[in-house]
Amino acid sequence: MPQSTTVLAESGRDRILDEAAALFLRHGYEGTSLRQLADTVGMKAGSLYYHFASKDDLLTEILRRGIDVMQTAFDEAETSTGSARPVDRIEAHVRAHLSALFENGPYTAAHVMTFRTAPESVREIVVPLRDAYEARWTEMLRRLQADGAIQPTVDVNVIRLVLFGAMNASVEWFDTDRGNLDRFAAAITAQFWSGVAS
Amino acid sequence: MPQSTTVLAESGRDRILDEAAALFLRHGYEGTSLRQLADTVGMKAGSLYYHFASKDDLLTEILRRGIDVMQTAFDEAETSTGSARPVDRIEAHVRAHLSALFENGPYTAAHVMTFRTAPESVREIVVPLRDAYEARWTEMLRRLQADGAIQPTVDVNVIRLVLFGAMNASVEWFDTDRGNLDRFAAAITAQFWSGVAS
DNA sequence: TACCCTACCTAACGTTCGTTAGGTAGGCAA
DNA sequence: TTGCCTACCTAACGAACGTTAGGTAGGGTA
Repeated sequence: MPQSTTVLAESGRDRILDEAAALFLRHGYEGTSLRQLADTVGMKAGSLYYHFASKDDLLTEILRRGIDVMQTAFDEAETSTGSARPVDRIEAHVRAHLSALFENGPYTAAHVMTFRTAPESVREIVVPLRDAYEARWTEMLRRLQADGAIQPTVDVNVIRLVLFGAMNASVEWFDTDRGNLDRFAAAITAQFWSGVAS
Repeated sequence: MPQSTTVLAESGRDRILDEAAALFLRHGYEGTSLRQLADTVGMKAGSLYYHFASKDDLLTEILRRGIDVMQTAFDEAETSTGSARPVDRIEAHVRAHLSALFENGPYTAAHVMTFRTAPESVREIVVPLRDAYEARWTEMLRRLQADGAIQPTVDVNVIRLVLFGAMNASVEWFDTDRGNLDRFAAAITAQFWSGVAS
């Protein structure tokens, strides 16, 4: 059994990815140096190259994992609320996206915050994966609109992007130690579905 | 009259700030080098120090201008719709914030996109200015809630942050060449005020 | 016991970074 | 005409950057 390689918590490659995602989230990709990352995980900068071919490669894997986490969360919300009321389906998916952002490691949060300024060569690789995730949301909303649950006049792509913007930006201010994610998901969904007017 | 100093468009300090804000927006603060900026404005990197004490100083001024633009936009919306219907007041302020983001230079867009990863010493200077702007929104929404126009159950700070997230994130995807800002402001306001449900 | 592979290390490479010191052309004022 | 001020320039500094080559300890396998 592997005893010395994984004594406490994780080590090696996954540990590096975890800390890197957290650092990229806080200081940005270009604002984080490999020596800073190496210090955090307790090794030397050159040693990182045993696990990754380049800094861009490291970022690519983080962005990829961020999408994987979102997709998995979407899967679970889909299977558990496939035939629920429209507003409940939305809430489940909102809750799932927030779970990806806050409850499943720093990958999704790092993704939504660093993707925009990532090097073009990295973005090229990740864009199709992002598109696939966004397409699932668009398709869900499109069907709800076709079924008459969503107003026929609204642009499904616009309301999705507005909703995404609201959820993703919460990484900047929502504190899981002070707020409750279930209640937050309910609040966001209520605002999305019914608005704030009395 | 100053002829040779401002022949075509702007030059000097304002030109530098304009181009820097645009570069920071695209590649991030740490992702933009002073040589890259100097190339863009047609001078040498060292010459930038005639106008700015440091790169951080340049960023500080850009973030400051970003808030100034927002405040000015808020002022105009306030004086022109002080006694209008609640939903129209909101729409005017949404339109004003979008105007700050898209129609008054790159400062506000650069602000909302680079503030999070800015050096701590820079953030410290800018935070009070941000707070002042956000307080005006909070106060406006709080009054609308006190007047019964907004549901008494919602948290005014949460709906403000959700709305801000949605508006600010649009910098990432909204294209002023393809979309109309008036219509976009109306759509965002309708979604905020009444929701998307049929 | 001998060997090998994993997971690092040391030490350095060349490049780029923000920044600075000192120089200079050209317009303006006296 | 002289002198000054503005707005740059050239050239370089030391530090930090991503990256690489070669070495090594230590557990696992034969």
